[in-house]
Amino acid sequence: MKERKGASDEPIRMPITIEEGIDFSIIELMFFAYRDFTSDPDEILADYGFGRAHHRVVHFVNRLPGLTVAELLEVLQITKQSLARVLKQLIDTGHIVQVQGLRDRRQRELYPTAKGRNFLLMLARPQSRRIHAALEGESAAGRLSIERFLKGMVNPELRAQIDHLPGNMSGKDDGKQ
Amino acid sequence: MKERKGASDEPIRMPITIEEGIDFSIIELMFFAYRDFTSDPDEILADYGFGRAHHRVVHFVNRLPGLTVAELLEVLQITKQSLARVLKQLIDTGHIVQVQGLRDRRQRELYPTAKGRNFLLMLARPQSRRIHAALEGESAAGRLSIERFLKGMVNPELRAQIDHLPGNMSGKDDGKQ
DNA sequence: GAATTTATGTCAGCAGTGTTGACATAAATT
DNA sequence: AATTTATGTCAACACTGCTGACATAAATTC
Repeated sequence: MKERKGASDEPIRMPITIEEGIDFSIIELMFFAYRDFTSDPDEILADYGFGRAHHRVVHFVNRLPGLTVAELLEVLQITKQSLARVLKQLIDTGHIVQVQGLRDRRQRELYPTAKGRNFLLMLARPQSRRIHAALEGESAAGRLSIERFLKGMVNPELRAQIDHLPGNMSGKDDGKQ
Repeated sequence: MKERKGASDEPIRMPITIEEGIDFSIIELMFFAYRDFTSDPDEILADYGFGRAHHRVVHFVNRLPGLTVAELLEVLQITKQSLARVLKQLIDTGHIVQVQGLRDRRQRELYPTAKGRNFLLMLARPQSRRIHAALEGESAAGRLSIERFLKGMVNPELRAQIDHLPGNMSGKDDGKQ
């Protein structure tokens, strides 16, 4: 009763690599890339007493001005309560304003103020610098591959949503020549 | 006193697009891609009472068996206490074992058990499927562009760390022909 | 050999962001 | 008039990050 212990709690000393054809490299690259990608705005946000959730709200309100609360929940895929906290803070601090809907007066259309627009630019600038650096030297074809990949990682049902965001050169997912 | 209100809390109705050359498209693609990329394992983890942090620990212990607690903290860039909670649970549930270091008996080398290895495979399988789908139809050059991009998003100081992970075809970051 | 440093573990408390369920109001729809 | 819809709010909880403090054992230094 030394080797045979019944339970298989023996340490495995071999690294896992391409077991079953799994892309561990890309899995961890996604982790590292996203972590560092969000680290720049996170630092700025912390100075303002905000978090990553505030960035997302400011981002989409600037991208889709006039969207309603329900639409924002749909894009972010979070619950009403999760949004309520951060949205309230952004309204109280004058980054976002609510405008009663014209057709439907129950709706609250969300718009950025000048302050909210500038805030998003401050947050997005370091991310954009990082992206430019990562794309430096890439050919047009390479850039297309990268965008196609990122879009391919998104759940198919939601890709249409992405195509409807402004300035997206959309519909280019089916680059099957 | 209608247009001039002093405070600039007027709603801005224009979407932000390529303002100052900022890549809002890629910024939001990163958000959507990462969110959906993590959603598959998150669901599985929830069934086991675990969270995303457990996945990360199981991942790197399988990738770098025998790494010490300090090394794991270095890779994950979190604090001891953040790790302690999840690591304890993974040890208690028999996914990971600690082995006292040979050279330095203060060190705890971390190894996956068979259970821990199988658990990682279960978590990684749907992610790998998603990655394969997103890479489908990509040329070898396109795949290189994608990996180069993800690596380029990581803070330069940490890229060396990535190269030392197993099965990485590393050092290929400087593809300057 | 004694003092210090290092690797790890643990306790207590806090913050940010996600969750659920319940309930309230006003406006639109039936 | 009754119901549904869009929004807001309250309470409570989970996960994962953080800080600061303190304890132990082993290695290192003086």
